Amino acid sequence: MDQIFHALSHETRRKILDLLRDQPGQGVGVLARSFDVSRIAIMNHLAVLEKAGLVISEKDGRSRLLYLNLVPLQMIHERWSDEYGAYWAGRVTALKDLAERKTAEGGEKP
Amino acid sequence: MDQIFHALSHETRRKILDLLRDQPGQGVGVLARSFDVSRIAIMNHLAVLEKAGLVISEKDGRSRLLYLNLVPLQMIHERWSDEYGAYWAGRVTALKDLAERKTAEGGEKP
DNA sequence: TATATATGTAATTACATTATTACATATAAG
DNA sequence: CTTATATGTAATAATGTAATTACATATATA
Repeated sequence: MDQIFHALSHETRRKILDLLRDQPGQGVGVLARSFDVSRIAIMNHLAVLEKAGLVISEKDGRSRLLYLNLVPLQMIHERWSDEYGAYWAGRVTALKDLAERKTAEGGEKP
Repeated sequence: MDQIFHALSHETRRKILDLLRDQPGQGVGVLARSFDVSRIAIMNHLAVLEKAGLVISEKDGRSRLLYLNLVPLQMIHERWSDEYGAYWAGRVTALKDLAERKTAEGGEKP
């Protein structure tokens, strides 16, 4: 769980997931050319994503083909539906009040 | 986005969200007693959660009352439904094959 | 007012993350 | 076989995280 959220907490890694969704089976080098950091940096990000199970790779000759794996995201998505779904319907209005009071702060001490 | 996922990437912070869901309006000290790290550590975690918008707080006398705010989670939940919903239905079977091949690895070089 | 309670701030420390450059290995093509 | 291509590994530096202890501020209550 830590690993999944940590993997998602970096813009570059989320962009990698997007690119692999749109064009599955890219190699490491090709993918890296979509960014302006080094290939090694991208490889480190890929290692983080693979440990989190969000990316799967397959060796093909001298290339390593990369694929997005959405199963961990599905898991979280479903879990949130279960754990917070009811709560979202009910509680949110009460909290919205507080949130709005907070947002409106900044001109109330005359 | 980075902030939200980073906030969620620590077990202690996820547990704080759970506790605030189950018992909203707790003060910092009371909350901290549910953990075996220092109150200061919990305050740091709370700062991370507040920056991410996942926790809202309200001063009440000498206490600071804490509330869970699920709006950021809802946002992500809905965004995933939009961006990956169709993909989940279609692509997953193809990727499951690769994932299963990967999982089955570890006894195939005789 | 004095005191206990609740929260906030500062300084410090250990460790993790993110990126870099330089070098090493593996494979395809000429 | 030699060369170019694709990926992998090592060492290193800058920055960020997570935790601690010690001290400071604010507020309720005896």
